[in-house]
Amino acid sequence: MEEPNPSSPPPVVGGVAVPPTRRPTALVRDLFTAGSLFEKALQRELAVNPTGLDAMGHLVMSGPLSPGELSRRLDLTTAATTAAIDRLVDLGHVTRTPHPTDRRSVLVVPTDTSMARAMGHLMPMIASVDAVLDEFSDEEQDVITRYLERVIASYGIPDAEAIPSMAVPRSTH
Amino acid sequence: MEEPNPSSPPPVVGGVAVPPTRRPTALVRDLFTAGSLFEKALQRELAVNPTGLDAMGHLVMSGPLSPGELSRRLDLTTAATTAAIDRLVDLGHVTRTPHPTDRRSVLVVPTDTSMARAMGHLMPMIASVDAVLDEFSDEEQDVITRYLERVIASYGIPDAEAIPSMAVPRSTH
DNA sequence: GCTAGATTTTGGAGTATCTCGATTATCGAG
DNA sequence: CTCGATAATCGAGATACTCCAAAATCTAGC
Repeated sequence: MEEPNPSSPPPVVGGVAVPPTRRPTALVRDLFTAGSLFEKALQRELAVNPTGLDAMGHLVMSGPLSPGELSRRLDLTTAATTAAIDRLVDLGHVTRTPHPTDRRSVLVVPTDTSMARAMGHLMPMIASVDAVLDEFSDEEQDVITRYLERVIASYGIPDAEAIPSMAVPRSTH
Repeated sequence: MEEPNPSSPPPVVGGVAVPPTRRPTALVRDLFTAGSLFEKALQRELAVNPTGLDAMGHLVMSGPLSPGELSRRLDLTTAATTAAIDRLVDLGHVTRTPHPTDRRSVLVVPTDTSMARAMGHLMPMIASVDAVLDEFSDEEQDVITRYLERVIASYGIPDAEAIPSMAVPRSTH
């Protein structure tokens, strides 16, 4: 409707030929995109910015945390974390309570109503992803598991898993 | 090392019981996390913020774009887009050239050196994800494809695909 | 039991990036 | 050729970050 792009994108980028990839590889990217969009929608839903959603994710996963620990997990300065917590408090998503044993510190604890609200959006989505597995046999599920494990490993990122984007507490068994 | 968390996270969040999920479902989340970390690393590599990386992704996928089209794709105001382009120009990632037919407009075109630099990081990673498929038979690859398609669909997000996070131009066939 | 250094949170100043509103140049239809 | 629509940019204000410093409390060592 506007741009002068020749209808098909170039097969060569920056002087580098782009190798063809197979469909599952493309789908992995699409999956990532879909996840990003879902996350954005959740941010709007909770009226928080990416930092706020990230913080809520850690609190949901790990329970009450001190601002210091939160700043480490969010990779923010403690000053910025203070500000982020202030915003969450104003929204009613968390409260500050005194640390039981260290009077210098504080515990940031998510409120029940905000937790329930977040879960109300997360659970249907998680359940629907999990339900997809019902369409596959046990053997097929093994294939899927192996594939996902290998792809994650191929990212070569040590200790993915550390950064939840509003994860559900893993039923660690 | 610090927090008063009882060693295992609660199975109930915000008064809502968390249903157990199967391993592939957890892996889908881990995959998302790994992708997010990779993206962050790429941002550092190119010295850009999330907006800058997103913009580069669109330019790589679609070729030169006008600031207006870019602002629509990034979901930013045109003013913010102007600033973002300024930053990319300063970094040498793009240049502004006059639009061939509309003298009001401009084309933002990625530089070869920055494209090559980005590709130098993207391609190995894409290739390694694609290479994982070699470990699976054709039938198994079909299973993987079906699974990924179904999971993406279950996100219920119309037109994922629109938002590239530094995608490679799809060899549209 | 006290003191000195470390740790925890918060506040203030400065910077980066966004929105909103206005400005200028150009396009395209009548 | 004029006028409403469209394109990019600029300036002012808001938001969210960094860095640095301050105040309270903890903890080790004497």
